[in-house]
Amino acid sequence: MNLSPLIRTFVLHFGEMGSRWGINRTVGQIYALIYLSDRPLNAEDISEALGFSRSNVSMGLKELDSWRLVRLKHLPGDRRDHFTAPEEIWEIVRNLVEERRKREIEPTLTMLRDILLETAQGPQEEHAQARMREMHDLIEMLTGWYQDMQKMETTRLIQLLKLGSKIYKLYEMRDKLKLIPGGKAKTGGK
Amino acid sequence: MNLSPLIRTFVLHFGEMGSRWGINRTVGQIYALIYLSDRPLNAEDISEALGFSRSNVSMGLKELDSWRLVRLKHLPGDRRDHFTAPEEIWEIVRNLVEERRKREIEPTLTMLRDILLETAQGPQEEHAQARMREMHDLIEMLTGWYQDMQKMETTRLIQLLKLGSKIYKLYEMRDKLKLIPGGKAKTGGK
DNA sequence: CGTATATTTCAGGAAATTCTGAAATTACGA
DNA sequence: TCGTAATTTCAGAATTTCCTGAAATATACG
Repeated sequence: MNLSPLIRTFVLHFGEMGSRWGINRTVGQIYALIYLSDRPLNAEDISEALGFSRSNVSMGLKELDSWRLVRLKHLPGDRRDHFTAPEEIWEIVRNLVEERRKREIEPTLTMLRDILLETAQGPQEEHAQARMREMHDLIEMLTGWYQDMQKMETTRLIQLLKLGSKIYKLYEMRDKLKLIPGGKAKTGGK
Repeated sequence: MNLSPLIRTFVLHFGEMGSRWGINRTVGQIYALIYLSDRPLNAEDISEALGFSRSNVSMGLKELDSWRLVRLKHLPGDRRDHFTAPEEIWEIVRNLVEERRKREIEPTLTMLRDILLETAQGPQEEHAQARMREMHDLIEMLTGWYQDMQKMETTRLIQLLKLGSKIYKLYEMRDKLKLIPGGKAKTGGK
């Protein structure tokens, strides 16, 4: 791996982290390299820089593409595929979270809903179902919130994030003021 | 695996999901079983219910304990260790996120900070460093927000989540009203 | 078309991880 | 302190995942 120490450290760390998040080391490293690069990279570049076989890089890129983490680009006068990561880091976050939601959260919700339709046989199953309902409702609340946030402009999102829990002070005002421009905010049940 | 179909489905799904999140299948299943159970389980119960070796269960429980996902309990007149999952699902979420932060996010921030102290050699490294700074700042913003939320009472947290992006309407009022009970909310750069 | 170049597929080997059973250790009560 | 039951450790087997090179396929250009 013939990279400057700075870049190498990041790439290796990212590979390590990837494997803790269910992404394999190679794919993590490929992504890290593309993310840092100041120009689009082709498979040959990557294969050479990281010392992986050309076919491994190909599979890795395919996976990254399926996660919408890289973007295919064609340079004029060069017929090889070149890859970049989105410029805007928030776009990366949004894509990543969205893909995970689709692949992991949604199937889980479906499974939970299906089970909750069944009739419990005895007290054991009743308890189990109650626990599953808790989990279902929690996930639904979190994804509902997330999807609401996903709709917002990035700049607004950032403002809210920076405000943090101070937002709660504003929320407390609501009852005192009894007026919200644009409509009433529901606080009751889901 | 001698479990009712309801429970079995959940346990298997959870094992599968676990492995996509860097937790191994066995550990995921053990956790799922404990989570659903209406009574504390000992290692023997688990080993029998899931068909894993006793030692495998022991290792799994140890890992779950290190994640603070299970709680050791002693039943009177029984010297075996019994395990439960926290009653309150929000406690589970909080523990899990907190552990991941400590194990994965903090080391990443440290690595990024270290690299950002180095002096870039040439334009390639400059670009790479700029990218790393973006990532560093993003992660810091998100964890800052998260830690702020972590401090809040669960009931308040839920209220905020349910409000979703409607909170933004309240935020917009701020400027119009020019008063926030309890202090001024900072909006400027971090 | 034909050719050269780029990409993908995939079977099988390599590597990493998970799991087990036996042995060691620990914990507790008598 | 001893005996028993529970738990943990750990070397190696089993399994899974990953990676490679060779072959097949695709693509652009003349």
